[in-house]
Amino acid sequence: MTQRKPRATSADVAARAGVSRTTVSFVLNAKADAGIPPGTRRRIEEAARELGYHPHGAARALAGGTSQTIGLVLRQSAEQVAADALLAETLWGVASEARTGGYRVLVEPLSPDGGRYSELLLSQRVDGLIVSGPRVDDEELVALVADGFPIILQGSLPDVAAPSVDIDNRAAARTAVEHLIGLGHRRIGCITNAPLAYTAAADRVAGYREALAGAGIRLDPDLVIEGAFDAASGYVAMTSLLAARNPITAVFVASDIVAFGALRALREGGLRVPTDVSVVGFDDIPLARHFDPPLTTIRLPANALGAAAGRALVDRLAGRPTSERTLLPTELIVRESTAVRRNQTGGP
Amino acid sequence: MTQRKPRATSADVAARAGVSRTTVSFVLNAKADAGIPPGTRRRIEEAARELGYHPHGAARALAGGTSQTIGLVLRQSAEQVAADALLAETLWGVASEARTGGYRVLVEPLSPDGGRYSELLLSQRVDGLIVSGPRVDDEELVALVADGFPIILQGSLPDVAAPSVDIDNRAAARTAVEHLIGLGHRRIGCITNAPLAYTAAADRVAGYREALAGAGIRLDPDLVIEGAFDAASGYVAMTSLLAARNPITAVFVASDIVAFGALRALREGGLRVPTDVSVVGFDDIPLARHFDPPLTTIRLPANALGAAAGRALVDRLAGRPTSERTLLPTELIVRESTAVRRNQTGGP
DNA sequence: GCGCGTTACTAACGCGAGTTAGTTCTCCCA
DNA sequence: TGGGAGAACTAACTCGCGTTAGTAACGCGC
Repeated sequence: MTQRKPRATSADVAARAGVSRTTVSFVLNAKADAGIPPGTRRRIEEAARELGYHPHGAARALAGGTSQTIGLVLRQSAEQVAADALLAETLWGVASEARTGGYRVLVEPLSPDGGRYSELLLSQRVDGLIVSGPRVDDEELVALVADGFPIILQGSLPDVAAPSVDIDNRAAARTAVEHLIGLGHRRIGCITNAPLAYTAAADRVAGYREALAGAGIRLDPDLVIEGAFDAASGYVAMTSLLAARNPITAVFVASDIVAFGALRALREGGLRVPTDVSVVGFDDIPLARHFDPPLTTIRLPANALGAAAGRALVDRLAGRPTSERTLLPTELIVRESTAVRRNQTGGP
Repeated sequence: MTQRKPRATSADVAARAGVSRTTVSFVLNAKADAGIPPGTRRRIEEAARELGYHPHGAARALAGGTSQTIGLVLRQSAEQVAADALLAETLWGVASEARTGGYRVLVEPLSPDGGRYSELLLSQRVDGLIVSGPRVDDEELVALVADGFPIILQGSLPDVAAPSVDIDNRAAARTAVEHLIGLGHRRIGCITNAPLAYTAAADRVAGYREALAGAGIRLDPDLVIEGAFDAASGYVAMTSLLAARNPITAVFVASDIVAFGALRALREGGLRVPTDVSVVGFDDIPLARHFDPPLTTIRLPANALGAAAGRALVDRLAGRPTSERTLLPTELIVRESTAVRRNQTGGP
């Protein structure tokens, strides 16, 4: 194993430049008020370069009282992570925004049941936290927020006094369903993206309901079926929807991945999309445009969501004002999985 | 904003327990050799609990000379990340393995061109690095490895003296193509997962070639087309394959996502899978089993890959021996996109 | 009652920076 | 000739913890 040469410290730089450590610190941290003449400044900078000096992160954190690191807590289960096609993109958004603010990102993946993350904050390893996919029963989170730690929620959680970044799930779902209604559909099913304990899932169903109500369509509870993250659940849900006495002419599936399974069920049931049944998804995963047929869906700005959360936390840490609730815009992407309703053979 | 109460330090714990800081340190770090009687031990533990004491991470890192943090450098571009369905899973594997070793994970996403990451190591913010998706022209990486820093490569890179964790792309590709050959196919196309500058892409093509050679099939260079991460590239590639004078009866597509686009091109070309053309993918993304038809593919153990890299780094940091090159097994998953070759109408 | 070995601790240094409160020059003006 | 004002620094403290070297008290054999 190669032997590494010992790191240079600021004392080494000081010695080489013929000044004191304090002066080195002033120069390298660009303290303007201390009048350092250009000559000295240059000597120090040169010495630092020659020695390959890099300030020791831990020492800095200790002296400065800030780790310049933010934590990203992923509260999803392992299966959800595997299924979540946009998670990496969100991470990217967080990280790039953090970097421009001078922060690094520590990722802490956690199964919903397992493990504490308050340790990160309590041990000062991170200055603040972004919690993605928070659950309502998270007492640890509630306690941390109550203690005044800088925390941003990525996703919605009523009754927790932390700023959150999210999309307006309800409005987005309503838009999706209104699109179907506008095409003449009246009998519209709904397959959720997740169990209704997840606020995002509940909100999307609420949006579905609102759209129906707005159009004067009576809600048939039998047409709302729970999906659970993956395509298999969509397949099952759609199969059961198709078994209903009074067939649907359209479905709103609150997740592209789940919709993918639903599409398969339709195909196997001999139904064509969109000729027989229109389908709207949610998320606009990269593959959605390549589905058969290309999926009409709601675009979820994953990268922007991460970036917004990152920015909010950085702002908060800098003492800048932060809005309590940021809702990012979504967009209906109309592709080829939705069409005007045809006259049904056995319709009412 | 809520005011946080000041953190308790080990001195506070010592004062409350009526002992010195040293004793506190001994007790909380479970130094066995220092004979601390159970009574004192209990008193200290109690004091720590009452005060809500958590050791300061930076102070520990400074005193101990180790940050107990590893860095995960993602060398993929933003588009690749969006397309990489397995990245989150890999991250999960790294993180969970790191945690069992007492480490945390700092993620540093980097576009191929942008930004340095050596800073992480030089400033001692991390004890070691896992570099995912390394490129051959990465001088920064070469320099760090030469300096003897603990680095594990996730992916292959010849001529770099760092331990690596990968799958045997070549063997896996060969298995995939041999499966096609075993079904009677002789005219087999190949669509790569990425430009050939990526070693993984080149290796998969090499495996394709080997399989052909092994079966005495002459290689037709026109049948090898470059894909580029996404489904759109697969669509284009397949379209051009279909334009060939002598039609193929099977394709090996070195990425499920790319294969997805290829499937669409086949469908639009009026060809049925697998009746007219057999397709084998690569990666086994979660959606692959739900493709139409369910995709025969090579399973890439994403989580295990991350875990292996994490474990290798932790081992290396602990001074334990590390194998220079870890190749994880892949597996051919036969689904419904491949079938025995039919007699062609215009065949030779 | 002395020496020796445990047992049960503690004083004090070091990690590598940031930062406050000076100190030493030099120069200028009275 | 003295005094005051800047300019250009530096000594020394601090952050919170790990750790080495050392000490005080006690028991025990002779």
